[in-house]
Amino acid sequence: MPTARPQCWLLKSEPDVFSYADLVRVGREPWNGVRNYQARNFLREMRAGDPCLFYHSNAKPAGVAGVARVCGEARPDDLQFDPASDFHDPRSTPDQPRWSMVEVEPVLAFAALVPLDTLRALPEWQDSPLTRRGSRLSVLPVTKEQFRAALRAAGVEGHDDLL
DNA sequence: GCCAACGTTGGC
DNA sequence: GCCAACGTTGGC
Repeated sequence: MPTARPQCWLLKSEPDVFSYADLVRVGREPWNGVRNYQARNFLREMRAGDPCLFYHSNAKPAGVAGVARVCGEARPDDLQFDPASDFHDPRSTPDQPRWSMVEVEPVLAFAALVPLDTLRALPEWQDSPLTRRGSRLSVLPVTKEQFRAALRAAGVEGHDDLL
């Protein structure tokens, strides 16, 4: 059965490295450097228009900073072929790329970060890799209910068009 | 800065 | 195929 569209996602980024404000500044960003198979498989399931919660990890506090959107389907992550890159993977060849990326663009900056603690307190977020202790998954699917609950916690109204 | 939890690597 | 060692993530 095909996945219902749009599928919602959550993307983690360390704001010291790349924040939601950075995404707004650049307008569009390749989500490259993902080197985890589970996360990669989720990237490959993404389709243009899928909404993403943009999550600041390794931050004080950690939390969701805004909403982004997937620009198009996954394609090979260029960095895997670049020997000078930290994300170089000598096992990858252009014929047999191992890693994928999508591009994302900003949609909506939250007026204030929705902290992880706030999400943890929401019933919709009780069962998620994000709130599960020890989970390090950096790209994960989010239910529509979780997405809506996050928007509500951010005080955002009238954005059902995203879903 | 600490450290628990996790994924990956590599020896056997 | 097992599993110990290691490196990384990410909350605190």
